[in-house]
Amino acid sequence: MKLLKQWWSTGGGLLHLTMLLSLAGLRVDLDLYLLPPPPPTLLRDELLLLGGPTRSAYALSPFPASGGWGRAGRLHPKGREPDPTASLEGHLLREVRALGVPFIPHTRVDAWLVHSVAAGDATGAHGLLGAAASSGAGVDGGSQAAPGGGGGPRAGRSSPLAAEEEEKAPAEPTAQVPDAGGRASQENEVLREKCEGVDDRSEQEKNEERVSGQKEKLQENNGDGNKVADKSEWEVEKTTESRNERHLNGTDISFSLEDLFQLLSSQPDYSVENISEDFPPVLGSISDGMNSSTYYNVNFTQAISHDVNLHEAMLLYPNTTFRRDPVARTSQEQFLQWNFHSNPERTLPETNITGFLPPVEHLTSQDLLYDLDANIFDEINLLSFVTEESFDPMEISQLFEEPESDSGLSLNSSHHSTSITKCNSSHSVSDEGAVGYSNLDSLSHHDLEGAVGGYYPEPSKVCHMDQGNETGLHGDLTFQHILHNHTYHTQPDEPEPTSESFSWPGKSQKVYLNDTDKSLSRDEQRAKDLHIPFSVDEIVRMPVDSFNSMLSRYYLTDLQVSLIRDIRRRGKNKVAAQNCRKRKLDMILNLEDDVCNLQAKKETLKREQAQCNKAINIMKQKLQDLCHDVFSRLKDDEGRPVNPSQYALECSHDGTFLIVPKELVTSGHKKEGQKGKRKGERRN
DNA sequence: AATAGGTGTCATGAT
DNA sequence: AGATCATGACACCTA
Repeated sequence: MKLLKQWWSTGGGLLHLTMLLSLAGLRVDLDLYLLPPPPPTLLRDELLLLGGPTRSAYALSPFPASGGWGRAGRLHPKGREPDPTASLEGHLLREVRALGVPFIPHTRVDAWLVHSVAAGDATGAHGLLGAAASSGAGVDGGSQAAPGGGGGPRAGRSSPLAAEEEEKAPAEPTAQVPDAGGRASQENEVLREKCEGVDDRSEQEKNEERVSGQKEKLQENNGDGNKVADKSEWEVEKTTESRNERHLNGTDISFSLEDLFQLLSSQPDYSVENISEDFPPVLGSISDGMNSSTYYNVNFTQAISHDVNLHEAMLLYPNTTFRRDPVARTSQEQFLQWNFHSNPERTLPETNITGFLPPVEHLTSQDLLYDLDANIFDEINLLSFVTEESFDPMEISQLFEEPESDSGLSLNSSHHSTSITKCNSSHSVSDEGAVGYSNLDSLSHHDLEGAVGGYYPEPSKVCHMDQGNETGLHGDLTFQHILHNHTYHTQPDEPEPTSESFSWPGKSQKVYLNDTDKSLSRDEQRAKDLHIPFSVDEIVRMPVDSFNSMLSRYYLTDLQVSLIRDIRRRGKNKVAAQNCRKRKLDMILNLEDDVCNLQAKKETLKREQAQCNKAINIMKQKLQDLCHDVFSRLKDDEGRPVNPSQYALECSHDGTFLIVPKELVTSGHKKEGQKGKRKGERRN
């Protein structure tokens, strides 16, 4: 993904990228990657058209028609036995064609197979490589036979022959080869046959012949399984070179999911755990092999692994939005609706297929941060299934069967994916009630940690953006869509309100537009009526970047956008008003406390003042007594007692006492010194 | 019925 | 420029 992003941003050349990715054994929808970045609102739709519905969309779409979230449960409809002839690609092609939307879903398959190759070992991943090459020749042979307009959308290169082949593909006998590691060689042979052979036979005949050939060669390989490991690297290189040659020669290579499922079904002990365990060393050999055959020093593994998610990541966003004009829906919208109304049971194959992604170790924390958007979160989320769920090829094949429906729209939505159940249960995602931020806090974070087994960089609080989380905003709502509980869509039968029918209650408070749910606030009720795919709490607390991104990504009507903005404004103002009142109360309380404190201080000061006055009075009284005593003992020059009424005692600065006539005492301090001198003389 | 307190909302200015 | 915050004012609800 990084590689592609860089390529994208730098406007990398078509040929360059073509060569690079083809060397990596990856057939890429170049016209998808090299198209100018589509507008956000169209991105999902365009990608849907370009790459078809993705498993992620199935897995995580909360679209109500399929029962919303929590689609846990059986992997296939009750009572239905798996149809080994069913294939995802063929099924998708059928459905898409029924909708008139061209569709070639092979990019993901390629990537998947490359991963399987990378994980190849005695457990049978070699066979996947062979299958990849084999089916790729088949599919793309058709594409080459009927090329679309150059540079156009991938849909233009859709191959009817390939689709026919997918539909008519016979059932692959399951699981006769405990160790099918040697199938790569035979698959490559089939590939060569397909590439070189004249395509003058019916697709049915070719498939039968291929299957029979595979059987024979698989039986042959049973005898010398020990040679498998020795041959693996060579085969990988050989296949890679073969691909390179073909690609450079203009022969595109792709393959079908059907082959994969057939091969998977033939290996009962083929599990994700085996893949994960055996991945790193073989991966290294693959990379080495690829690097040895080219001077493009690129981390193919990473590029490929991210490539897988480019489609599904873009399609992750829960399409819970609506048609602006139900009558004037475009084919894209129809496709979109089909996609999200599809059977939720397809979530498991998505999950498990994603399990073929390289282990998380190949994603550094930096990478995760770099791509910490919904795409990665989805991948992370799905990766959790890899580590938790064992891979059952039969389940995969079962998941794609749809014996009773051609459109895929009639499947029972109550059947849920076990993987999703596990995921959701671990995240406490409830099926009822809007998930507020409190929930998101817990489950988003929890989910991420659990999903990546600790490789996910610790996000700051995801939802309390106002607490500075937004670094983690990637945490941002971008991955909220994975975990959203879009309660508003739990009632798909509810009539969609029109701008005419929707009445605004004015300023009335707590006016419930719908008597059916008194617990909803006005905005919640409005949001529900307008099918806003977010909870009010989410809308309000969502950081502005995520909010704007959401508005651009979702296909929202003007009325919905207006309502969402009003909800956000009112919600924030409500919080602000609450805070303001709280602050005001706090201020009042603080002021009251201040008043109490000041009053107490005043009383204290009053008491101190009274004590001081009392002390002063005591001192005055003592002074008077002292004066009286002194004067009673003093006599003038004539021996007469000094009249205390005419004289007064004064204490000088040096501590001496002076007998001063009272008229002099009142004369002022300016003459004090002179008085003192005279009194001193008098004393002397 | 009147009233006080609580709450949501709007308008407006500040950041 | 737009988003957000703070706050006064108003209306409504409830006890």
